[in-house]
Amino acid sequence: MKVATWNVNSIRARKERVLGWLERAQPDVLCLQETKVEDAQFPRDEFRVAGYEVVLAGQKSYNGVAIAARRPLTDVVRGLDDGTDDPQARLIAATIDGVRILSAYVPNGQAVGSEKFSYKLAWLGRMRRYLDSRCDPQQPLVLAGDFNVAPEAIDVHDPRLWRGQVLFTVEERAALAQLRNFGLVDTYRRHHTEGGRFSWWDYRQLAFPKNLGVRIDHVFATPPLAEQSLHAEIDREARKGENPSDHAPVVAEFAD
DNA sequence: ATGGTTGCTTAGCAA
Repeated sequence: MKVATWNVNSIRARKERVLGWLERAQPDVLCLQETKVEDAQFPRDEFRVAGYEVVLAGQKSYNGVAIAARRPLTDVVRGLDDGTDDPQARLIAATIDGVRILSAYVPNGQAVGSEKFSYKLAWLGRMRRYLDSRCDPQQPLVLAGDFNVAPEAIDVHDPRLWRGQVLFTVEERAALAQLRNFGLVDTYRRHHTEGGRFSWWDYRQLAFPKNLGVRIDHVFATPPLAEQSLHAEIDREARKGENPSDHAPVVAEFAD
């Protein structure tokens, strides 16, 4: 099973590019983030023609997550569903071929010390409790998405510059580590030890051609599935050319 | 130096 995650920064702005990428990359599952559209406006039919069914948790203008898959999606659960009154569409889960798949869009956090930053840290805690209460680390599960956290110094282009900045603070990395303590393996790191491999580059200041990026999009898997991972890659090519998302897709393949 | 780019929605916010 080939599982991909991609923050597309609006599915309507990125539709042709995403469909073209599906055609070339042929993943079995694509977790999408920042679709920025209500479910009724999602281009569901075009995905179907391309061979993918979709399940959606969208909202107007902001956020929005989805899972596209070539095989049936069952047991769909939307949101963290933890009793808080939270309208932000940031999580969707479904089971595909016996694997629980979660597509997550972790809050950006905006600025250290801001309300949005507190919300981000709290959201990561809520995500951990979600896993504890609904999921089993001994079962095959993928948690993929835009986590808006670079785990290590080698995951930012300049650790000195990024020190204390949003996406790389000690607090955010600790919250992500706590989430991963549920029992999640970083499939990309399982296959790559080198630094300087990024999944997001700012649109501004020629950040992409200069490779001034950060690795914040991840495909995490529980140990029984991670042991089956054959390779994991960041598709840097998909960030090139006209009208790209500011994120590149991350892909992991697991033995069946 | 607080810049710069993109998307949604239409001037200002979010990323």
